[in-house]
Amino acid sequence: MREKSLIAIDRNSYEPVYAQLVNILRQQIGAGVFRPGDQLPSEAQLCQRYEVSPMTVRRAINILADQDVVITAQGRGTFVKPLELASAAFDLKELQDLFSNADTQVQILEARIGSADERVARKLSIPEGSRTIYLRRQLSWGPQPILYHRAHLIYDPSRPLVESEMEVTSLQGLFDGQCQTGLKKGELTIEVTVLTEKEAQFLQSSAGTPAFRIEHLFYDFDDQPISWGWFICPGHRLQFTTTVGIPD
Amino acid sequence: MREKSLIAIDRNSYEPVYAQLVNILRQQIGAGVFRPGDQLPSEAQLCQRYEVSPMTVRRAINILADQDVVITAQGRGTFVKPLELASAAFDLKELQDLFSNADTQVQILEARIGSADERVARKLSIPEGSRTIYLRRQLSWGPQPILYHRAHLIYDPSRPLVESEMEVTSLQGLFDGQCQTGLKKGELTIEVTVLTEKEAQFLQSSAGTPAFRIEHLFYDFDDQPISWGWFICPGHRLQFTTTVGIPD
DNA sequence: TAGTGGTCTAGACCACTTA
DNA sequence: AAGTGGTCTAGACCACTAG
Repeated sequence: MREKSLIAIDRNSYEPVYAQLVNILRQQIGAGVFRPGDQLPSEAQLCQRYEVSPMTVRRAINILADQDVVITAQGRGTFVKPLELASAAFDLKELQDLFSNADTQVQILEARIGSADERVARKLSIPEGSRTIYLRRQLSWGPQPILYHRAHLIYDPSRPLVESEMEVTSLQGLFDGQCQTGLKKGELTIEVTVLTEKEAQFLQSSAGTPAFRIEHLFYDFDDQPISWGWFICPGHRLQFTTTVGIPD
Repeated sequence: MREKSLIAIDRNSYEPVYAQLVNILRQQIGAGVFRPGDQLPSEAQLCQRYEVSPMTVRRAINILADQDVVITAQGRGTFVKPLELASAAFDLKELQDLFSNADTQVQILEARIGSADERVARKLSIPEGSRTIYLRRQLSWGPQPILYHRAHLIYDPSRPLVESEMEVTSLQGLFDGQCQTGLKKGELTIEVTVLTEKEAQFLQSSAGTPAFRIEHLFYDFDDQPISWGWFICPGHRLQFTTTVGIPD
């Protein structure tokens, strides 16, 4: 009996069987053997053809489904998913790369205790006039400032988090998750804006320059807002890229 | 023998066992029972405590690991992952919502055959002077234009894709994956810019307004670039949001 | 050496779709 | 009724880490 394909699972490979199967199917879809909308062989057929157990086939297909490469429909089959622009996702790894660069340094421009105005009080769910810490930081690449950060933190001496947030290094820790442990979740928004006069001054740029504005609101494990602020980064220093569909 | 927790798996629930276990562990992590950096009970312990098989525990933990909630280390254990800003990802669902809205309509402003200049030829990997289709479209919400799209397509009568790309509806199909089937992958970039005079005119806005610029380059299944273009959207009409850490 | 996660099996039973 | 994917079992063996 002839196999349809010469490709087979290498039982001696360091690459797990399920991963090999993911790659085989991915490659076939990428090569156009299976086109968007086409039905993949059933799990039982894949078990036979590649001589693996149902659970292993299952695992491979689940991974492809997670990656939006295929879509499964109970009782009908597994189908190749067409490229979907809306599923494109941009992450902040590009920003993290700035921090891991040896030439970048974080600098605190201002750190003072103040009281919450109406806007800050609303964002942090605290009474107006409560004590807060106002923080301004700047991230530079050599002599060139590239990121400007402002944040309002709840001032509560009983919470050690505040101290650690003020550490110069904590800004990096926020990105790579190395330092802090007191944050439960954060809500992020990315917007476009143009630099104000003041922002332009700090970033050694000119007012009216287009820039990303990344707003953040962090919560602790009691679901209390604890830190509200935003990053400003001129657009010509930053862009986010991603791929959608079947990458090589 | 006393159980540490009263929470148990409901075998009669419509919710699968592995999903229940994901939620239980998620909830405990969110409530601070396990803090970032803490080690989770071992898989064997979880099997005992919740009376499920190893594979089911495994599945639940894999899901949490996929979601960046925990991190597993062979030979050491499973640990709660601290919040990591860099893992935040913004998707284009907000844009898709524009299309699914009944009040939005797509309008072709221009569609003509031209020849590729140096820049277009380079992007599409074709000889300078090759025939291309230049397309300008506009997406409006009622009387209000909100998105301006320009694209250069390779003109090749033997490829039916071109026709379908010109369909008014295909712009929506691009986002939700309903229409097209000939695209293998797309490379996307998101940048900030300010509206030019001409763009401002089409978008009934003023020059200098900050805007998102989403550039796209699509490839067919022969890995040939097939379409290069970009969307312009004034910033005050669009923002991208996401959550990082343990959402509620 | 003991404990951990990582992989894999060879089925079972169920829910769903289509004819 | 036949075929599909969805869930789950009760182990097995392996690779890795730590004391």
